[in-house]
Amino acid sequence: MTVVAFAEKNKAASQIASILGEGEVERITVEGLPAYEFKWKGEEWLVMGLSGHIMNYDFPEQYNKWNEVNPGVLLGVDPQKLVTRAEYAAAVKNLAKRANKIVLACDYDREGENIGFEAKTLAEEVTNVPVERARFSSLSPKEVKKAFESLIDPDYNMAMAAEARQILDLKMGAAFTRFVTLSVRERARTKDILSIGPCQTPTCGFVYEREKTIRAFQAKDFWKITAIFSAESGKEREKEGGKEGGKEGGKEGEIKGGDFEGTHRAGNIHDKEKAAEIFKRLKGAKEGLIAKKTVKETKTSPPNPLNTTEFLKRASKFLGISPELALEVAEQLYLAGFTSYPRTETNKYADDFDFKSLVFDFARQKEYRPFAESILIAPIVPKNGEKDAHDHPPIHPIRAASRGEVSSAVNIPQAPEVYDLIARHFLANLMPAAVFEKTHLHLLVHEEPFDSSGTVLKDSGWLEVYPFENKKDKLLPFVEEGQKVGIKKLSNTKSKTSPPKKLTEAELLTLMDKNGIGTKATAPTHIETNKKRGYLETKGKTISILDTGFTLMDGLSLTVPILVKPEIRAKIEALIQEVEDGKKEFETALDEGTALIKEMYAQLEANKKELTSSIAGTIKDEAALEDKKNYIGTCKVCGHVLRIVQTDSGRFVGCTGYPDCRNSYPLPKAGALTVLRSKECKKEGVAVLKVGNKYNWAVGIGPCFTCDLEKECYPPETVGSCPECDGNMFLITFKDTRFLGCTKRCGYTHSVPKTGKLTLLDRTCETCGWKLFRLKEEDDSPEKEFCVNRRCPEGRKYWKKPGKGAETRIREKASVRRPAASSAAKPAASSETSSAASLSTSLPSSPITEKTSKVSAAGLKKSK
DNA sequence: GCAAGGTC
Repeated sequence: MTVVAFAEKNKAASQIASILGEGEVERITVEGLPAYEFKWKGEEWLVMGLSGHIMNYDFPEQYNKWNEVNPGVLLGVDPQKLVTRAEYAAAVKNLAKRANKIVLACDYDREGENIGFEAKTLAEEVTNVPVERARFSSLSPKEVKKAFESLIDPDYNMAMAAEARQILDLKMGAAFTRFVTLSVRERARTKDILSIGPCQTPTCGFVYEREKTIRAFQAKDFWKITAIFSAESGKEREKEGGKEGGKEGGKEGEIKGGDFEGTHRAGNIHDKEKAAEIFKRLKGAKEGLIAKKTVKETKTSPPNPLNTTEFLKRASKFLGISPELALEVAEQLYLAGFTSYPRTETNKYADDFDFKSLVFDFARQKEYRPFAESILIAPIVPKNGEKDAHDHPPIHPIRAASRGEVSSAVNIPQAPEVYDLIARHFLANLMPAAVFEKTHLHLLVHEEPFDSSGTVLKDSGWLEVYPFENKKDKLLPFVEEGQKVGIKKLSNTKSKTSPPKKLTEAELLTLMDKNGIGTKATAPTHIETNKKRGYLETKGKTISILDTGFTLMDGLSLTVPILVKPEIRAKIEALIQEVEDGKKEFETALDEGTALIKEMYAQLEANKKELTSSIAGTIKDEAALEDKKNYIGTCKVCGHVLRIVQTDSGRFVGCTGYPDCRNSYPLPKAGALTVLRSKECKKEGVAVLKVGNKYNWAVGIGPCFTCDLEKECYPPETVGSCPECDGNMFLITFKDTRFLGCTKRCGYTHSVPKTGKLTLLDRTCETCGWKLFRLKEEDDSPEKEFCVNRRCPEGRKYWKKPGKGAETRIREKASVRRPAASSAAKPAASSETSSAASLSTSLPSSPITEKTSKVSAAGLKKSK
């Protein structure tokens, strides 16, 4: 007689084998996978571990062409269950052929039952031997032996409940995801998938709801009346000072016990007049009376043992580690033998848990020794929670280890701190409660009631080993009932109510857990899915919703509100629970579930336009925002994004809200465009662009040099006053020439050296008052500093001075461009050309290049 | 290419 058993995973299989085989186990290989052979109660046993689910549902091939199948059609199609891990399927069949009996020995939960049925289905393709079930809730020898001694029938209903979930999740996810994705793509170009699912969507919904309340929040003013009391007797204080507004009255050195703060019992007063009235009554008060003093001792118990959710929350809250990473680290710590299995719902230690030897182990580890020793001096009583899901023990350390040991064994930087959290949490579970003494004082000031309270930690208990919770003491000085205390300061402070805070990952996990979204192991995945889709993002410990996520949730909550709320999951869960309980046929549940999904789908379809246009708008906006090169700004008409649009016929500034919004602005036809982020147009231009290297263009206005405000937007660094009008001369630099122009555009221009690095100096010419220039040629000739003003005797010296420098270079440059003119070239700048005309008439295709180059060419000719 | 659930 040969019995073949299938466990959920290899680790469990080897554990079962070593328990039942009592050490006499042979590890064999079946289709390349490990299995275990041993004798038990006179029978041959073969145990193999699966790898969780080895099959998965999918739609038949012909339905997987997104563009050929209407997504709604999927709701009427039965998905097929296919093998996803072929090697496991082969091994199952291989072993089944040798079996006289098959035992399903997967985890004791719905998915475990279903995984067992996957093996059963495959086995039944090759054999018809009986299939039984071994049910154990932990891998302890006691439990495992008991389970294999008392085999029961596999639970068909339980397995089919999981089956129904799989089918309904897939139908809904696939149909909705394809529908939204494809509809949005009709309106916006995107490769992104906009997914929707019964877990991911409500998860995003929690963040959305919080964001909505934050956005809707309106701050309100409130007033708070506080007093700073001094435990010194009021009578003894010097009479001066100590009135409202609070000068320091008492003699600091003599005060016994010190100061403490009290708050008027009215708390946050929203009525300004009322606050002022109370404050008026307090006027002149110099002392308060301790009318009543109560002292209470309170105990704070250690936290419950860690189950997965609690662990993930604490890793996020205390260590700032994301749930996804925390689970990964815990998995690795588990595989390296430092901690127990990280996926558990149980927060209660088993009755026979061996605390003593584990704590002894910790007593040998320096960092934990004092805590372990304090635990060992008394009988160990663990703090326990109420959840016993019969799956795995709470997450706890398997052995004591130092940080160094952990970090050398597990190659994740966060591993030591995660281990430390688990170890400390475990020790905290075994330590006494922390004891606080809470004092409350009731004071009277001019008959007005004030409260003050403080806490003193009397016995730190478990807090000793648990530095993550920071319980700060607020100490009160020692006072007695009937005693009078001085008043150092009275204030009536105005504050504003603050908006709710963004959700933290820990809070989100709590919400998911409470609402039954996901399982212990999948909650981090759902958060991750939302991040991957661009719906959510985390910054440190807080989680916020991105525009795409917000618009999608907004659209969904208007069309299919239930989808954004946890109810959707709850409805499906209720259905499949009925299947598990045998109250509903599998087929009936499927039909009802599908009907529910169809109804939602119809609502989605009916509101397709409303739903998708806003999402498409957001997607376009985000893409436009990302495209920094073309991003212009926000459309004043509709609030969407303005960006440079390039078409076959030309280019312009357009709105992503098109066609609903037709706001647009023309652009010059030629020249490379650069959006200048740091400059703004003072004449209502939407943004300022640099065209080529030549001139600026204000979107909505036109070229800046035709604008009378240019000198205001781009106040040019002026050289000196214009000799023709009351304007100022400033340097105008084009790609191939430069000269001085007048800010008043009177038409007067003045030449400057055409080559070399020209710098305007702060120093001025003593004769004419123009600023001096410094010229650094590209060759090795020395720098020159000079006045450029031809109408100044100083300046004329420069222009008259013959030499190489600028002139030579002009010649060289000219020879490239105009060989004929090169031989006799004189400085191009020798004439006072009037080039203002070229500035104002060259639009919009920017023939400026041509005109200005003509200017220099003309200069060369003229000088010939 | 879609979901959620196992596990690695």
